[in-house]
Amino acid sequence: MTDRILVTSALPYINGVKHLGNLVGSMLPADVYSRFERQRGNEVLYICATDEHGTPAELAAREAGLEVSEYCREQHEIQAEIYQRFNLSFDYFGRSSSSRNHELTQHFCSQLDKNDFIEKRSTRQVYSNADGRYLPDRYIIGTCPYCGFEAARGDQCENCTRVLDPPDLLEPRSAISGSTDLEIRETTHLFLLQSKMAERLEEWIDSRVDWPSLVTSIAKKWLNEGLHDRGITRDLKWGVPVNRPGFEDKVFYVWFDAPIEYIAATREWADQDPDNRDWKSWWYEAEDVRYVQFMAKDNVPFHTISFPGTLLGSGEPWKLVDFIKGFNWLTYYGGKFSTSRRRGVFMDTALEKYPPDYWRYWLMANAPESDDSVFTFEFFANGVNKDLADTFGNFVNRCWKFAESRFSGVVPSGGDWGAEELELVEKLEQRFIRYTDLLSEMQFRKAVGELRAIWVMGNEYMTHAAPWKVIKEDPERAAMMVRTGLQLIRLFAILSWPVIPSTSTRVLQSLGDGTGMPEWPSSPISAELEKLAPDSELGDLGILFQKIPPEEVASLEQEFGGAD
RNA sequence: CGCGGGGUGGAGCAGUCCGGUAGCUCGUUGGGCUCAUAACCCAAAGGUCGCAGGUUCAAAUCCUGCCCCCGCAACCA
Repeated sequence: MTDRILVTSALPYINGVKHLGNLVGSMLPADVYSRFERQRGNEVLYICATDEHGTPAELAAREAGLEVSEYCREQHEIQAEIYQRFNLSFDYFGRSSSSRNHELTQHFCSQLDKNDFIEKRSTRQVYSNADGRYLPDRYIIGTCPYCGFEAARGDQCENCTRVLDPPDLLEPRSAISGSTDLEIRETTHLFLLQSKMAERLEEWIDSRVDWPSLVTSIAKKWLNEGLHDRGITRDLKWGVPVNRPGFEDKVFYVWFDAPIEYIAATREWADQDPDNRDWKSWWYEAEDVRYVQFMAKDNVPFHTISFPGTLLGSGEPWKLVDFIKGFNWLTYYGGKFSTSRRRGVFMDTALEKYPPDYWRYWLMANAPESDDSVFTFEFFANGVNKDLADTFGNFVNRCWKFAESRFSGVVPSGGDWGAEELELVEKLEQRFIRYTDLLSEMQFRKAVGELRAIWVMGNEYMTHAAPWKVIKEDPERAAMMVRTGLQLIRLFAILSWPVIPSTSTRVLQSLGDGTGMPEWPSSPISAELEKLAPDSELGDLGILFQKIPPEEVASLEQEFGGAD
């Protein structure tokens, strides 16, 4: 029986190449999970897209001297290419600016309106004459009336943490141009009446008993504080147009249309092959689908409150999320990764330094699941060196080299399992079951720890079996031991595939085991240790992972400015 | 009393919901092995579980108070 599993990861914002913190909090774990479930034979649809609307995109485009549409098109290409190089296995990577998203966003607004969840309200917004645009609260800077801090933002004073309204600021100015030529204008917007949905949302959240506490506590907090009605349109040019008279110069608020792109992107995916792909079966009356979302904690409110509110309020049977996997922050030397200040390691430069598997492995082994976790080059190098190079890489290498020098580069034949092998199989079985469980529970840190423990079993076995000694008196038994080692390598590669797919594929190819996705093993695991045919030839493999020496760590810290 | 998360051997973490010999990885020390990327395997040392009270036969775990660190989570995304 195969399950249908819909996977989405939070949409990366269009504004520039993402850093390792963005990667580990959403796309990478979603990819590891998707790969694992596909290996198990389940039907997985992993959808992601760039989130392209909003003021920051417009400003970034202006800085780049491009039309917003052109800027987004370029940036989308850049991001898509990097994700491909990181081996993120999206079934479709869309764009929130797509025509499908325009249609759907407008559709949801109409449905919500039909069900009396939309209201027109007049609000007062700050308009900057010099910039020729309305300014969001945080783009207005001035002196805090409470503490005198001179660079307080319109939404909150960073110095005294007091929540502000733009009119509170003394000597307000535009954060974009610095201009003080500001005026307050009356403008009309559509509001989503979330207050009317609170009860229904709370009921729904309460029914999600198996969610991580990080996720439910954030959702509960918002509900407890009372849901506010929220403006879902903005005075901007770039975005999904609002399909109603009097709103010709307005677009939907980026946070309203972005999650709808999950559905729209699925539709775009189906558009590519309409005869064989049915987008609706994943989203509409889709009781047989299990829907899992991946995101960092800042995204949780929008996925537990706003987006479900949109879906429920439509009155139509749209698929709601079944499980949300939330992540804390990955910090860079204890501080924040920052896109605007270019602080930290970004995905493009990461790939210039090391292959994707180095990053994938370390990030998953240290995923910020229960708490924020810290990235430093020293930690990174240590994980790569000890786990990938010394434990896994070296195990592969020692078996391979021995087979080459003493068994002429083939899988040795002859000999039968003894007590040592039976004991190995029994322990392996336990770890395999636990590893499988941890992956299906999305406990990535622990799962990778278990994977590592499985690799260690290979070295343990080899050291105790010691075929280099046994070969002197009993060549048949030594042959069996080396063959067992090679069988372990094959199994390890299959189990490692969700986390380090390139290395895994490279190993399997050298064993003549094809190029596709390796099927997940089933119990009993002993059968997996007889898959390699005796006398089959071993390909060239070489060293799997290069170690990162201490001098290199020092120069990376210098180059990237670790300590500052 | 803004809110959330966290404080466990030198470092990074698990264990806390459902009290009962404090567990893992790295690092350190000693031993083994020499097939292997000076790699691997085995063993040892190292902790009054942020502080102070309380409940209990028994508290890292439950209750009360306090201290410290990180983040900001609705009109930024």
